[in-house]
Amino acid sequence: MSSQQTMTYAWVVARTRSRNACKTRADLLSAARRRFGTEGYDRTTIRAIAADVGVDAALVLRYFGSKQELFAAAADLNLDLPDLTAVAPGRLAGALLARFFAVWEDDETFLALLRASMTSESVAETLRQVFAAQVEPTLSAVVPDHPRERAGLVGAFIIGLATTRYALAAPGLAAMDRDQITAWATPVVDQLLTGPAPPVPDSAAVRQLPRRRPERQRASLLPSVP
Amino acid sequence: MSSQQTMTYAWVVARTRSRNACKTRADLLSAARRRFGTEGYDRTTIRAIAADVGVDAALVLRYFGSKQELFAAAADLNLDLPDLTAVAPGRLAGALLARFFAVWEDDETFLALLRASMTSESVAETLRQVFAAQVEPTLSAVVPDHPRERAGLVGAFIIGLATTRYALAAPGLAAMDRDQITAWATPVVDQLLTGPAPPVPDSAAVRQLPRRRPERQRASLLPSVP
DNA sequence: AAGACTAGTCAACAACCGATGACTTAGACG
DNA sequence: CGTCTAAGTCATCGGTTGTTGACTAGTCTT
Repeated sequence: MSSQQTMTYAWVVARTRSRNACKTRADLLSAARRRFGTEGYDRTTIRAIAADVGVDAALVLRYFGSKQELFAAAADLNLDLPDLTAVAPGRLAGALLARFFAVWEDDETFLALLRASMTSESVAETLRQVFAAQVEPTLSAVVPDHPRERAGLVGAFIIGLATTRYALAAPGLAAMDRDQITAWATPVVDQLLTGPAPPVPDSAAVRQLPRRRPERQRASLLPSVP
Repeated sequence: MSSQQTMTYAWVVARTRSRNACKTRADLLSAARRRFGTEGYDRTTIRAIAADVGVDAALVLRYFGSKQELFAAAADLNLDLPDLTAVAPGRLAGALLARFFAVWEDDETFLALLRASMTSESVAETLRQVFAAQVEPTLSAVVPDHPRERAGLVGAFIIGLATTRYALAAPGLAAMDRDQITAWATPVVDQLLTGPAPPVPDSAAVRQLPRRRPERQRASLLPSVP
């Protein structure tokens, strides 16, 4: 793969700033974020991260203890959302989206967390805590009612944008630039934050009437030729 | 893990419907969907799938050739979206959301595809083709303008709902039921589908004037392919 | 009932990965 | 210059996984 590049890089660096533990540690964290962000948790190997920086794999474990601890150190996410109570009501969505674009594109911390959360329950829990500790309070402060529902929907939309654009690289979203996406997403976020709540019963009162039919048995009993 | 349970299951079944290749194959596909959908591609092992059904791991490879081919067979997704041109304009979002909820909850095909697409470029390509072949045409047929943008945004919202509710199990979305989520999501989808397009320049014509800051040379990787 | 076909099993290989502990060497200090 | 500490390396282990080929045993046909 890129063994030659890695070797050269390691050689140059080795002569340039050899034996600098602090820098090496920071480089390892950066390389780990890049690997975890692009390949996910399982496909990322300690050996690959070490090779990116040009050190031995054993050193990585010596610094961070284990792969999980390395990931926890690399995926420590701080959204640093603005205080929306100090923002003009008409610019709520714009401020939010601008901050999220920065989080997404500054480094690969968010992407690493997002990718890993799809296959690891513990990482998913980490992401849920990020949401509960940073997103929910920020949004609840500027919302007229139903804070849990509104925050959840806005969070889903934000996660959807990130997933579709950065992880999935779907052509629709990947082809648009920041300003276009912001323009389209702003009214959506505005509506979810401050628009009227939908006329829906919160309990199971009306959930009885138009129940759908069996929805066709998708048991897939017809395999193709073996 | 559940070796005893599995053994018992295999024993009972072995006496009940032994040597039924068609049924065994279907069971393997079902177990594969469940495993891939809950644990992702990498954490799912051939041995675990085989143990779920109660057969030897070698048989799985004998039927499907390789792990990748097994996944391809298990994650063959057909959204079966309704023809929206035959739906009353006021019920577009409702019809769409109802169908997507069915896709999400009927079986784990979609979840398997979604989880695996986060860490596999080839699976991501598969999901992009599903979108391009099934979602985009369906939405473009009922949209007044900007079909690519509107379809992309609706797709992002849909993916966000699925990710947040089923893969991430975020408390906000997981606590709401189908009808509540549908009620909140309907105006959003309606607005994205048929609402007014935002006043934004489509090309690089006006993108010059209010140029932001130097953008922090963190070139990053937007749509990259490893 | 005998053979043939095929569903299913068994054992093992080769590769890879995370982790461990002993070893080596660079560089600061006296 | 010698030494000591920390940075970094090396060899290796134990475990897992995908994959393979040879083998066993039901079931159907004639």
